[in-house]
Order: sequence, then C-alpha cells, then structure tokens
Amino acid sequence: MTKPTLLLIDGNSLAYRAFYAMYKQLDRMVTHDGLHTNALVAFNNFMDQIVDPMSPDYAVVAWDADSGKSTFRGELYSEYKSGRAKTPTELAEQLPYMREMVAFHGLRNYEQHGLEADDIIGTFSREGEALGYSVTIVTGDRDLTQLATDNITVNVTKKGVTEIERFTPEYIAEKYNGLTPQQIIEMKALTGDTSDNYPGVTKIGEKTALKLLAQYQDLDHLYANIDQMKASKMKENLIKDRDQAFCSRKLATILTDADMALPLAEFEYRGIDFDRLIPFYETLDFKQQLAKIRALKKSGQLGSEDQSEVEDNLSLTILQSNNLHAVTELGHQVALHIEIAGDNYHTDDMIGFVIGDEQRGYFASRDFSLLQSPEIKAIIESPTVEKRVYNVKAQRVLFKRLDIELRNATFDFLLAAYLLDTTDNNAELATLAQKYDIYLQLDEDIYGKGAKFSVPTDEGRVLMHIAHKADTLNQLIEPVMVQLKEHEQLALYQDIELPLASVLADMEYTGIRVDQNQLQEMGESLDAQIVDVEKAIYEEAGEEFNINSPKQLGILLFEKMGLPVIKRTKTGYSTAVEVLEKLADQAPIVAYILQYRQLAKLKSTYIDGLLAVVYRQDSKIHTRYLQTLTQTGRLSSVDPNLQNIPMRTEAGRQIRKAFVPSEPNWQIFGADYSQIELRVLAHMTGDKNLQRAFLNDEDIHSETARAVFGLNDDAPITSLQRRAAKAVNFGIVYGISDFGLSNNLGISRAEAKRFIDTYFEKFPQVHEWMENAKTLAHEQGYVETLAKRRRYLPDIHAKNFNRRSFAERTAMNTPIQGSAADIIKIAMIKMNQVLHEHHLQARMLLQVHDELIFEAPTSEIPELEEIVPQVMDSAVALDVPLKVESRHGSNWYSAK
DNA sequence: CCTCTTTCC
DNA sequence: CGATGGGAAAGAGGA
Repeated sequence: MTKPTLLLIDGNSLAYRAFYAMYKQLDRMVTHDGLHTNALVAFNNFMDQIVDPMSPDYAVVAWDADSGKSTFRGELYSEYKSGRAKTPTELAEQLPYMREMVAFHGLRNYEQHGLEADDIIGTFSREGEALGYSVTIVTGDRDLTQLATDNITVNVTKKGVTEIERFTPEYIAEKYNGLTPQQIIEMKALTGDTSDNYPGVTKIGEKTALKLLAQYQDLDHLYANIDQMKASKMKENLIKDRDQAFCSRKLATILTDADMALPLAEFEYRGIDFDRLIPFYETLDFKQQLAKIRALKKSGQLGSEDQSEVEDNLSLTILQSNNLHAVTELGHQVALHIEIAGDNYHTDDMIGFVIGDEQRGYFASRDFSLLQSPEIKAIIESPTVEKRVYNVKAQRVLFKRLDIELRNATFDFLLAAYLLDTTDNNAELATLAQKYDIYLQLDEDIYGKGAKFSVPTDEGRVLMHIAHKADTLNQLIEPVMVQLKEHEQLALYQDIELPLASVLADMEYTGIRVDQNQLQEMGESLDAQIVDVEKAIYEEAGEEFNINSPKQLGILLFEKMGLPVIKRTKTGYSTAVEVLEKLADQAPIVAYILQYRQLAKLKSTYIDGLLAVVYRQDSKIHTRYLQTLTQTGRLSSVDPNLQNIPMRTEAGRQIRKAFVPSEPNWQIFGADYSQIELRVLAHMTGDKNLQRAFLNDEDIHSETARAVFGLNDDAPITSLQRRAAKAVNFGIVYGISDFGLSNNLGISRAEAKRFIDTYFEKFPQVHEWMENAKTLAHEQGYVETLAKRRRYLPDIHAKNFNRRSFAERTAMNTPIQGSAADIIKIAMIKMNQVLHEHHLQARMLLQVHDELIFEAPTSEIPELEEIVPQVMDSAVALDVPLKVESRHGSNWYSAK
C-alpha cells in the first residue's frame, strides 16, 4: 500500500516566477478585456504539467495573507522585506484569477492572517509527515529546502515554472558540502537575505558559511567556540554581527508548528472541475487549452463523468476493417485521408488511411492492401463520388504511389483555408479546424515530434485520430464553402486552385531527371577552386579562420585590417556583397572572399544540396510546391527549391546543365512571360501611356527612360539611362521609395525622388492606382488580385511608421505580384488540358513564377513552340497583350 | 532556433 | 526626427 500524497504549493513565489518566466510576452498576452495573462498562462502550464499528472490525495496552495509586516518577523525586525519593489500591477491583476484557476483545478487555496506562505507550508508539511503522508513541496524559493526530510521533498523551480530541481536531504548534502536541511537556516543566518532584506554577518557569503558550518554545525556551537578562533577580519565581523546573526536565524526559520485554522483533512484534492474551468478559460481567451480539453474529450480520454460535459459529444463509428461491404454502403460524398509520417509525401512512410461519411461511419485501417480492393479503389477513382480531403496535392501523390488515381476531390480544406486567409497557411488540420470550433488532437500529441516521432503501438489510437480528421473534413465543408462564397472566391477555388493542385501533383510526381555524374564532376572542380581561393585568402589574411563565419570575417576585415565599416547588422559588421564590392579596391582579399562565397554557395546548396535529394529509384528530383504558403499567391518550392537554380552568373548557370530530359531523344523546353508584372500593372491601373507602350511592343525600360529623362521618340538612350529606368520599373512594382532607388542606383535621394515624380507625371494613372490601393487596404483591411485572391494587411493601421509603410508597399505590390501568379496558374491548368487534347507526350515539369519548363520528344518541339506560348498568352484577356518567349535544348541550360 | 548570406523571380 | 523596395528557400555559424 502506497502512502497518501500531499502537495504543498507556494502560491506567491510561483506567481512571481510565472510572471517573469513569460515577461517578454507581457504585451502580447492580453485578453479582449485588457487583462494580462502571461503569468496565468505559465501558472496554468504548471498546473497542467506538474499538478494534474501528480493527482495527489491532498493539496494546498499557500498564499501570503498580507505583507511580511504583520507576521512575527515584521515585529522582530522592522526592516523585514522592506525596500522590496511593489508587486507590478500587471501581476497583481492576475493574482485573483490565479486563485480561481487553482480552485478549478481541484486544489484548495489557503492563507491565514499573521502567517506567510512559507509557514503554512512548513506547518502542513510536518503535519502531513506525522500522518504518514509523502509530502511534495513546490516553490520558487530555495529557503524552503530547510523543510526537506526523508518524507518531504522540496521542488524548486529552475527557469520557468515547469522545470524543477528536487531537493532531498541527500541532494542537499551533495550540493552543499554535507549540509543538512536544518543547516540551511544556519547558512541563511550567516549570509543574510537581500530579497527579504535581513543582513546576516558582514562579508560572509555562501562559501564561507559552508566552511564554518562544516566545522561548527550551527550558530550556537560557532559562538560557543569563537574565542578559540584565530584572529581575523572574519572573526571580528562574526563578533560584531552576533545579534544580527541570531536575529536573522529567527527570520530565516520557517514555522513548522503554527496554529492552523483548518486541519489537513479539509484539503482533499478534487481533480479538475471542467464545468467551471472551461468558462474560466473562455474569459481568459485560453484557446489552446480549450482546444486541448475538447480534443481529449472527443477522443474519450477523459472519464465518463467528464464526457457528459462535452457539448458536441461525438462518437465516431469505426467500421470494421474486415467488413469491406460497409464501404460500398457509403454515400456519394466521403472524406478521405492517408496519414503519413512526416511532410514529404513523395518519400515518407504511410501510417494509415480512412474513408467515410458522417451517417455511416469511418472505415480506417493500417493495411494498405485493402486500398487495392475493388470496393475501395472504385470509390477513390470514381468521377462521381465527391471526395473531401486535406491537401489534395499530397493525397493525389500518395494515391499515385499506390497506383490509384484520386478523382473528383471537390473539397480541400487546406486550399480553402489559405484562400480565406493567407496568414495561417500550411498549418496542420487540427490547427486550422480550431477556427471553426472543431477540436482534434495535434499530430504531435499522438506521434511526438522530431527524433521522438513514433507511431503508437495502440492501433486504435491511431485509427481514431485519422478517423477524426476525416470527420472534421465532413463537418468543415459547409461553413468553409459559405465563407468562400461570401468572399466571392468560389471561382478562384474551383477553377484555379483545386485543378492546379492536381496539375502540380502530376508535375512533382513526374519529377525532373538530373545527371548525377555531371553534378559530381562540377563538385570536384568547385572543390579544387575553393581550395585555391581559400589558400589565397589565408595568405592575404596572414592567418586561417572560418571564411563562412560573418563574425570572424568581420573581425578580420574591419578590426584587424582596419577597412572602413560601410554597413552594420543587428549583431555586428555587415559583410554582404554590396559592402564587399565597395571594399574590393582597398584590399585584394575582398575579391577572393567574394569569389569564395560564390563557389561555396554553388557547392553546398546546389551540388551537395541537389545530390542529397535525388531519388535513387529514378535519378530524379521530386520537389514539393507549397501551394498554400506565400502571402501573394505565388508558389514556393522545397526539398529542394527548384525556383532558385542559378542563372545570373555563368559559373552558376552551369548547374542547369545537369537538369536533363528523362527519355532518350527528348529535349527540355522552356517558356516565360516577358515582363508580366509590368503588363499586369498596365492593365490594372488602366494607364494609357503604359498600355500604349505594350500595345506597340516597345522596349519598356527604354520607354520608361524616355519618360523619366524627357527624351524624344528618336533620341538615343544611353545604357546608363536604361539601367536607371529599369530600376525605376522594379521600384514601381515593389512599392518604391526615393531612398531605396537612390541606394540601388547610387544616386542622391533628391535625384531619385525626381525620377519617381517624373515617372508618376508621365504615368498618372499608375500613381492614382497606387494611392487607391493604399486607401482600399485602409478601408477594407485587405487587397485583392485579379482572381479575387485576398491578402489582409492589419499593419496598414499601425502607428509604427515602419510597419505601416511595409503594409502600404505590400498593398501596392500584392495585387501586381499576385495577379501575375493567378495568370500563370490559369495557364498551367489549360496547358495540361491542351497537351492532353493534342495527344502530346510532352510533360510540364517545373514552374518558376513566370516560367514553365517541360520535357518533350524532339519531334514535338515545333508543335510546342506553337502551342505553349499560345496557351500562356491567352490564359487571361488583359487590356495589354501578354508576351511569351520560348527556348529548347538538350538540358535546362540550353533551354534558357 | 535565430542571424546572415546567397540564390531566384 | 528618422526609419526606407515585393515574394521566397537553404546552408553555415553560433548561442
């Protein structure tokens, strides 16, 4: 029979710890009513992680009844705890809620006039020990370690409130040179306590005190034998401060025999009271906690008495996996999900799958051979049964891996959520579903994360988890579709993003072949060059150092070599290219460093990086396009990023030679939009001058140069003027500032401002549109693209100039960049259809924002040169033409 | 995990 | 007064 357990918590001390543990978040953690919650959140974590799992038999949270003044210590020593800073108001306002929290977690609060929390704990701990309990004390104050015995453990919080140091008598002896818990008091008497403001003995700190106590055990023996102590400054101090020491000892002694108003028996631990805790969490805006509770309830992990409190008490029907017939009974709308172990659906293991609907239940299994049964396969491949999924692109690839084609997926919660609000993108289902008041457990709660990821041995738990996911999808479709309709985004969703997801899945699954030998050879050549440059750098530097470390490099260049500091970063000197280029003529090492940087980048990111992700079975790279990440509607590409393969420098561009067709006698074919963003700008602004330039197929940078520099139609344009005009055009698209442009062109701000003013004079509707974009963002809180893609800009209202300015530039740039993204997405969907209709073998492989890359039989190249630009420039009808250029060759290098 | 740097459109 | 161009991914170093 185990001993009953008693938990004693030092409320005041933990409240302080909690407050300062989350002090940085103070301003962010405020409820809708303006109550700070940082300490409450930390305190609740403590309850969650320490108290609830411990589930003691008795528990008390002790609080100071009033300041130390009214206790015996205040009477004994008038300065006791004086000079202590007042409790910050932000903490004080949280204390009453903390007591409620304690109560709702099933613990009793206790305070008593004339006693500090320490004394309450001291007395109860002895009382508990006498009753044969196993006592656990939790505090942030080391003084309480004096209470430790074989039956009383004192836990002192380390950093935060959930990490703890356990003080047992053995641990104290080990840590403090053989000290007993009782001697902690003697130590405090000698050293004093600055926070409680009592003195101890002059010049005696922990080390000296430990030495003295090892010799004399306590104050009484010390002073009894002080005459034999050989003369020293310390001895003088001990004699001088004798009264102080004894007084401090009384102050440091925690009462263990105070008269308590209530006996321990009154403090039975009652467990969490969900009826009161849930509304309490609601008033505190504890969304995560509420989500957790609901998830636990749903998965039936709380006791049955708790279950009744669940408003949406859901019991999922899990169909037996040996009953395939049940699947055929499912309706014409089913939720479908394959669960995988990780992010990379091309390579990661599949954990289980589920298919089902709300009426008939969910068929979940870990046996993937069942998916090959005609019953299930027919549903997935059916063009009439509607499938509801989370991340249709991933699901489509997963089914492809199983040789099954996912058809007619009409609802993708991930895509829909992204269109509704780009800011909470790419989150997992559980997180996104919370917005709709649907709560399920995070994957992390089931599988753990990082190195600890593992599939639970309890198969039922896994199947229940994935069944909940499917059920969530069935519940979400209605409210989500309503919102899309309200946003007028049904067309964007149904005609662009949803079909695009399948196109992307096919591109990713097809992959692009890379010539590994070629990469290998380039790598060896790079290595040789790197070694040479390294040598040159060390020679110039006169020492060896880590060139890859901006910190070490900065010290060398700007301290040891004394080069002028051009720019600083938050943490030190900037060594970025633009800085090094300005320094290049001052020391030969600088040029070497620039060269080293380029070579090192090519080697690590592009040679080693790409080789590491070549899929062994087919010698191809299968990137993943993130369709729900960017704030503008562009795609991004990961594992690896195939949207930043070098192009600008010849050495880097060589990398593209390793991207080759996957079939003999095929070629790489590429097509890109020419100046799509400026054309979109001309269309959206309606600016007649800008539109005319494109309608006449003029060189846009030259036209801008004419406008900005006031040149005649036939006047010659210098390359410098054209370069400046190009920078202006870029600046316009990005939301220009005279500062940015002056930096970019190395001209004065005044001059840059003249360029911009002149530009806006010549293209007045561009100016008008820019101003209007900012106004719109201000009034409605968001901006839109041509296809009604939406981006919210909360910072447009910011008081902070920087944040507001960013939001304003974003308001101007997002409609342009985002509309260009809309256009190429539409083109990609049409492209897939057209390639199919023309019975071409050509395959679309990559998208790089304004460019599409294909592989095709050489014989199809002439037809592609016709079809591809035609499909791309007719993707949408703008007031200006879209222009497409194409190239082809035996690899990506020669197709550009 | 964050900072710095480089790569792309 | 003074901040000051849009959107991304990845590797290396260092806390």
